[in-house]
Amino acid sequence: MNPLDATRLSHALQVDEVCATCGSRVAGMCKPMDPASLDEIAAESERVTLPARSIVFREGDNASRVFSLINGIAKLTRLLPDGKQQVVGFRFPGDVLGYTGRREYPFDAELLTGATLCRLDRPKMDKLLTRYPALERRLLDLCVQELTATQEQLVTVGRRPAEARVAAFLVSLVEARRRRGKVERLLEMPMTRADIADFLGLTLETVSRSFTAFRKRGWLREPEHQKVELLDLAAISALADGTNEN
Amino acid sequence: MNPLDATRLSHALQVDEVCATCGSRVAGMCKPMDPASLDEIAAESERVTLPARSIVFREGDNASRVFSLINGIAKLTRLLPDGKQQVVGFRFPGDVLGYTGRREYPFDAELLTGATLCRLDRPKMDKLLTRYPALERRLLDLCVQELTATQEQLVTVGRRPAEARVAAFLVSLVEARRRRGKVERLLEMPMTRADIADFLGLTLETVSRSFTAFRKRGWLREPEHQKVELLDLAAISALADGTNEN
DNA sequence: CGGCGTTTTGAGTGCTTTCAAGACCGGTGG
DNA sequence: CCACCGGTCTTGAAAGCACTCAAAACGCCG
Repeated sequence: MNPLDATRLSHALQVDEVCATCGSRVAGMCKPMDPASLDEIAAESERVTLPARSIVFREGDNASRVFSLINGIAKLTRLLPDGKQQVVGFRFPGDVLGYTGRREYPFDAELLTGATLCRLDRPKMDKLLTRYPALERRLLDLCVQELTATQEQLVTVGRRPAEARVAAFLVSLVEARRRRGKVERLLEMPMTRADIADFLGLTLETVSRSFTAFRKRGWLREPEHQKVELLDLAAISALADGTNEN
Repeated sequence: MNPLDATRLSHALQVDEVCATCGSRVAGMCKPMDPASLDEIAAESERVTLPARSIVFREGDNASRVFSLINGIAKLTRLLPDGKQQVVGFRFPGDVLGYTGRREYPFDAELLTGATLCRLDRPKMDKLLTRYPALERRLLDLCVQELTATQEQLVTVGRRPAEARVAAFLVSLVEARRRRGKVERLLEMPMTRADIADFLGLTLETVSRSFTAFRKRGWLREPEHQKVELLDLAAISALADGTNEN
């Protein structure tokens, strides 16, 4: 089976599994909705499938749509005047993209993998929020969660040495996977060293050196492209927390 | 008029001005509410006044209350295992403190100045949110705004050199003041060098050196304790953006 | 097989930190 | 009223960690 077929197959399974009505089985935006409401939401929304590296929207675009990521992984980035970029977060299945109080999106959203998304026009979204208080509450909860995660990231970037940041990133991957109820030993990691560096406020060389160091210590393996296996999560967590000796 | 009297006077004015019913004239949580609803909210909430350096709540405390800052300035901090702290944000009049999806507060909230707050029990808060959709929407908007601000801060901490971070901090002070509709030349800045350093992911010495440099360039003055006057906001903004020559 | 993007590794530089000491300021008690 | 004290701020010198620049190895895709 070549990679393309594998992708198509897993994609088909995902669609059958979660999104006939926008995701009744995932932990996404629509989690608390009953079947009847889901039907209405499904009627208002469109499902779109995009290949890896697609731009979902760009910083400064009119924020006229809201997306719910059904499957696939996205990165959110802000561009600085000097050309450097900062990754403000990665998004996983179940996460909402592009809901903002502003008229324009405050960051780019780019797919790291092929992905399926639910797309809603902003006015329709606002109507739905008014009509279904549970939906609005859910969105508020997701927003608060995201805020807490971003604050956590601020601590990581602001106060931890390079290797601890990389360790924290790996731990966050594990947690994102656990939230989605998966338990495979092999983690999907479609981000490049540069992506990770831009997330952690480091250079790609420093990230590479950290991975090399972890590998030499027997903490992890990368048996195939864009996959990691964490062999000593305890050690990695300890380094991330700064709970190591020294 | 001595400084103490000035403080008392402005404090009295603030209370008269904004909080008979929890803040009809401020840009706070209750901004979109009509007078009748405000009465009910006021009935459910208590107003408390606390001196500078009070702890409003601590990381790990049961998140049983939500606060709205009426006047005064607070800092939110997370403590790391190694004893260092990261300031995740400062809060100004109109901001909400302690609304979280978790059972426990994810950070400490400490007052930098004397302050007046609206205090609401969490169950009452939840009832109000259900009863007044406009209130819930407002909270969602505030949350999204905060999220965007925190992402902005992530860019600052992750990708900018020391002086640019300090410059960005000063710009954010100006913007916080503008949101509150004030236009005084003299900014209130009750945070110490250490607070600023913990916010920007720097050491207090580096922050001090940056202030000294700005002073020498004629960009700012500190005519009295805990006050700054920005003499060349354009230059400061340019440095913050990285829009300077070099 | 060749080309291109990603990753790795090395060497040297530099910015920020660390460590240290002194100055400043406000509050307090003699 | 003034001296003292603690906390904050400033300044200097040295060290260290991550960055920059550079080149080679790797792996994927056409």
